[in-house]
Amino acid sequence: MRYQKPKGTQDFLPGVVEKWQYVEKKARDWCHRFNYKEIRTPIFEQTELFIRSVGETTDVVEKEMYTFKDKGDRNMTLRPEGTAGVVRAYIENKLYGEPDIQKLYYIGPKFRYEQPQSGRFRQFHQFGVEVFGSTAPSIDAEVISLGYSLFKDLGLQGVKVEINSIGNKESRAAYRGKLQEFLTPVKEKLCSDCQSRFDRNPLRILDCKKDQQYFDGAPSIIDSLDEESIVHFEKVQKYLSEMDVKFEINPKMVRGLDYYTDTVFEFKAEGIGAIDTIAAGGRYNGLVEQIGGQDQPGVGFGIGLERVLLILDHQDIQIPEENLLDIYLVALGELAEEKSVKILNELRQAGIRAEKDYLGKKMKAQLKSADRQKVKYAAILGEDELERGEIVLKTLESREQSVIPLQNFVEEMIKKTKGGNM
RNA sequence: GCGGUCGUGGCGAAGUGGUGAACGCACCGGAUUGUGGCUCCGGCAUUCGAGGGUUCGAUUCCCUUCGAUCGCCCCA
Repeated sequence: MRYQKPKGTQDFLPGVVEKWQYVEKKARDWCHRFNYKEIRTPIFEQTELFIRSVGETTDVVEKEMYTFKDKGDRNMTLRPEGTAGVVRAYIENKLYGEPDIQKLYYIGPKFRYEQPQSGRFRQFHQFGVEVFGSTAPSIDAEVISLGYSLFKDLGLQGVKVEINSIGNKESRAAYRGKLQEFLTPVKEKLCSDCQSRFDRNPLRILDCKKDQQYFDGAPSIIDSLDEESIVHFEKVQKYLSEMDVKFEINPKMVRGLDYYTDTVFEFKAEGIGAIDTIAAGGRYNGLVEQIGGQDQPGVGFGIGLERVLLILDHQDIQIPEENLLDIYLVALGELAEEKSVKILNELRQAGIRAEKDYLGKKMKAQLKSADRQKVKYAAILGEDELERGEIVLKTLESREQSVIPLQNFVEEMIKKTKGGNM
């Protein structure tokens, strides 16, 4: 085997690609119901964009980016997440000048240089939404409910929504200080991971699986929120309840990207391995300005499609399978073969999905091939039929067959296929 | 970046320091000079992820490397 796909990437072959199309279609349908419009942005951007938005000291930026110099010596990076590029496009195309708020969605590949494991790849795919221009809590709730609706529609069982509010930059910095103060007496007892987190990312310590016994009485981030954030968070909860979105508040939840403010949330599913977050997002009120636009609030999420597909398989959820072929043309002999090219084209032009043999197989093998492709009809055209100006139409399942005048054949097939399964 | 397990035909899967690498499925052909799903018969890996080493000889032992898989960190 000479070449193999790059580590952590996947080939999506016929047979599984249909599942992707199914999920993507559902995602699009829900977006359109919620009045979200698709946006497509480049797969790579200036490296600086990600550093500025995602955060200089985040793991994503520090060690997971696919960064390269192009031939013009520009520093570029394959996008590791979706928000930065959309925000950039929002600013560059002056979408803030539109009279209404911007409700956008995207579907596409993302890249992170990480060690692959269950549900994690170097090239992975996300469906996500971003909303610009409103601080209304109803938008936070709408975004969450959009994701919730999609997961329910896909039939996923046991998906949990966890929400939290991390306030604005100031209250978060204050909380960080309070937390470090609280943890200082027990710092030496914490596990090595937590000790290294102490300065880098103390908020995450509370999430540690080993050190929970030291956290009794720890300050909660909720208590550090200012009045505005509290009201916002409460309204988000109220709206979620009114929309029947089942959620839990997880005051320990911290997100890995620096740009979040106020509402953050995750969708989790059990039983798909160590990595159980299938979607995550939140509000990012300072980000647009930080990247050089005018001050506009934003909120959005990203759904990890590999992980959704993983659950679909795990929960044995079947996607509806549709027949992709209407008729298989069996041609026997040189003349019939020549005629079949013309007929095949006529069928296809008439909107009928038609196929023939290209390997010079015998009739038996051609029928076998037709059978394998789960096609409903086979039409047999041999030298005899050709001479008589006829063609044999066979229904594969019932094995019944009838003789049809060749000149009526296409018309007959239009009747049969359009009437039957459209 | 670190750790566990693994790497034999299209797929699944045995196996051994030494003449032709089981078996099952799939596929191809024949039995059936023009009718598929059953049955029977036949065919289908000059090769055991790649590179190097030990050896008279390695798919089997050793090293390196690449990849898969699961986990840690982190994350969708």
